Amino acid sequence: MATPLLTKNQTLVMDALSHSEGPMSAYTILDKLRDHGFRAPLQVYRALDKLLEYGLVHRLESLNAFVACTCPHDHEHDHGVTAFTICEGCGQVTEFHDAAIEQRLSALTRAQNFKTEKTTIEIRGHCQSCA
Amino acid sequence: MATPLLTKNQTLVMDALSHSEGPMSAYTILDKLRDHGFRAPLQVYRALDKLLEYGLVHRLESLNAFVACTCPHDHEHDHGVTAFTICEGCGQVTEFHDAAIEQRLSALTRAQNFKTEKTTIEIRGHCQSCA
DNA sequence: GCAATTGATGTAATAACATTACATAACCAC
DNA sequence: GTGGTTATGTAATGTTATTACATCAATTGC
Ligand SMILES: [Zn+2]
Ligand SMILES: [Zn+2]
Ligand SMILES: [Zn+2]
Ligand SMILES: [Zn+2]
Repeated sequence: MATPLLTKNQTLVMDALSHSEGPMSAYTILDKLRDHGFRAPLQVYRALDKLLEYGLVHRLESLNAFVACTCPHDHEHDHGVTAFTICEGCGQVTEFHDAAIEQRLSALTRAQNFKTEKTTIEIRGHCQSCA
Repeated sequence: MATPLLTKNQTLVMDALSHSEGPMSAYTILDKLRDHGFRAPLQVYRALDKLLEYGLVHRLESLNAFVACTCPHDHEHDHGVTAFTICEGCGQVTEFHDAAIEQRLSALTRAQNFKTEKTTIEIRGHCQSCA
């Protein structure tokens, strides 16, 4: 599916995430958007749901936070497995993709007849600068 | 480090998790242990912190829940990378370990000079029975 | 045009998950 | 037994996410 045009709220949330240095929680996004008329968490969560669905945003499960996708591609096709390094020092998040990991996980899940719907890979630690 | 003897509260939480079919949230554990004198979330979170430290329990980030470790070994050495399949249908969680995944992730993080402290791999989907 | 449907939005209330702060008790070393 | 450390009890608060219900806008079918 091609990404549809974003609504006003979706655009506001997307812009907030795109211009952010690092990941933001839903409530942090809410605070950033109060000047633009946001009043309640649900406005953020609803926009995030769509942006996640379109593949424009990723959720970091270990942080309860969200980041804009940094893939070069146009989001018209599936991401496959997305992985992240997350620096505990500076908060920097780096998204990466690796076919070898994907194939290996696929082989392992196939072996237990498990049907994968979503894969989370998050690596917490320290980046080069913060080591 | 050898696993020290567990305190009363740690034992209660460990037993609750061990005897559970699937993962439990901290508040679910609290409810199960009210008859044994538990009154507040902190009693659960403190016990969980230690059990996580000892490697007897794992936290599932994508569920905000906890499971007893199912590794055969005696927990006297490091787990390495732990991965989970999580069935959305029946809640079944399967823990597994794979050297190939571990080595590949290690190579990828080394390439970005990232120092890994904790790796989360969680695969959501449907098990054979629930497919 | 106008009813019916669908998707998006606004608002309030509540639920679910986790931590801070402070006091007390148990344990161990000396 | 004094002092240091770890474990515990309790209350309050902070953070994250959802439910429920009303309203509004765009689209469709007639
Ligand atoms: Zn991406
Ligand atoms: Zn850093
Ligand atoms: Zn384990
Ligand atoms: Zn299942």
